[in-house]
Amino acid sequence: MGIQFYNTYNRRKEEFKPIKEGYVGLYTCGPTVYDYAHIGNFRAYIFEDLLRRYLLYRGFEVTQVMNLTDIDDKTIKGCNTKGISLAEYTKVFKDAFFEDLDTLKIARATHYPEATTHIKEMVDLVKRLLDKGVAYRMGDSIYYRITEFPNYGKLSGMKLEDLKTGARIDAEEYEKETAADFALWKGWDEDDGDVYWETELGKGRPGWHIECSAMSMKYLGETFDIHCGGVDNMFPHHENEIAQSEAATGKRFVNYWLHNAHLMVEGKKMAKSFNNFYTLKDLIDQGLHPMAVRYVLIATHYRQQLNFTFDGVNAALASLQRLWDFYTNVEESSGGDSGGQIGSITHEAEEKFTSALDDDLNISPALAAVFDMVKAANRVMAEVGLSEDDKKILLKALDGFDSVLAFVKPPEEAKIIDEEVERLIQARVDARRNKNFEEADRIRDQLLTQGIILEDTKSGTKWKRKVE
RNA sequence: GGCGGCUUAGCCAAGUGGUAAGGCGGAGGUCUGCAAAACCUCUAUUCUCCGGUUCGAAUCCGGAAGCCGCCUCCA
Repeated sequence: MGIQFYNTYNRRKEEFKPIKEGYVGLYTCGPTVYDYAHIGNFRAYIFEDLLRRYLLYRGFEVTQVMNLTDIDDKTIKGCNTKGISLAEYTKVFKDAFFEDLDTLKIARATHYPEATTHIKEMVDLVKRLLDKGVAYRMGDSIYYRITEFPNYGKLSGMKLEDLKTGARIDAEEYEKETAADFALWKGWDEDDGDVYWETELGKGRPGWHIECSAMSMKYLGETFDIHCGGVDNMFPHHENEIAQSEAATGKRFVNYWLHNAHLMVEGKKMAKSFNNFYTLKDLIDQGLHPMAVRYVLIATHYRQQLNFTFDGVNAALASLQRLWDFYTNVEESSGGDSGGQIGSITHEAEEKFTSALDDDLNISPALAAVFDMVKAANRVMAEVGLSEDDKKILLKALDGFDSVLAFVKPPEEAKIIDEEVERLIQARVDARRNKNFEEADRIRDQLLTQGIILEDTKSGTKWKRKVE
């Protein structure tokens, strides 16, 4: 059996069949750049990173598109409050976003289209909807008439009649034919200040939903394979994307909809008022290791609500340390021969890893497969050692897992060491040779305070950088 | 009010009808000058609770409690 995904659209797991064999078109809802992204946002991006990396691991070619929403109520309000241009205002958060992606080792998407540079595509799409009669003009704005779309509500399981209660009523609602109709184009008003475009549709700016339809179709075609986002985007955002896209093209918009659950922090909903609202930078500044954050965010299945705790991050770091120690121990091992054991151990791990992730990215059994391999191979190393072939096989398997998880290999900075530290290590080796253990222990303690951990092994003294 | 999800060991987390993966933490042991790493042994007679179906249920059905989410621009 091939890969299966839980498709929100049909509320069940389905075998994944790409439109074009061996190729996947993937659209992932990106950030609104009005503020620094928080760890809840990054849970979504890490899930999407896992998805993309796994598809590559399974041999697919992937085009991933992630939008940058740089025009909406919040960005307009932000730049006008600060009295700077929209571009100046959003640049700060765009730059920070990409820095954060690097920190978490989230691989770059193929395209990061910005809404402000795709106004023409959006205008064209709105015109198509006007031509088809599913959009209507009201004042200077243009709305989508949802009663024209028979499947409206299919994705989110909402019924049109149920949408009335609980909905906030905005002044503009009164202008619309139906309260649930949504804006495709918003006519300029004074609060927008200098933020507007003069287009065939008039002076104003695009509505929020239209950017994802216009930009996904531009880069991926009118029908594409996978669209991801957080559960909160199911309604109304993705519902509206489907309605406007399918009404315009007459074709199915997306084949597989994947939605990730939210996270909580220390058992509570993350909110500024609970004082548990964190950006990635907040956590790194508190000394949390980025890879431990990545581990925590990836280790809970994406459709399961995740409880982010500081204890969890510490536990994750200990798990990572085990993986990293294993990786270097394999690299440095020598002079043995498993007699083929390593081959079957890695083979079994790879099989389990793949069958787990094939099943809707079931991460827990996949991680268990990696740790089972570590344990089994450690045992072989302790008992009979590894041959050069064994090492190659193991390192190849680890690199394969790392291409998906990105935290299996030790961080590069762990390899850098300065001359003074090198001198101290040598001094300690000499002290031990002379049985001067007091001096040896003193040097070891001193290095530990500098974050260097020493291990005396059969093949000599090894060091590693302490992570915390 | 409408709709949906979750509840498994000290913590995190798999398991969706056949008798509880994995990680962290903890205890003991081997190795070591002592450590570290690694290895070995142990760490849930039981899956929020109450009923039911079944030869058999963490898994299916009904009910209760608790937590969480969506219901117009929040991943």
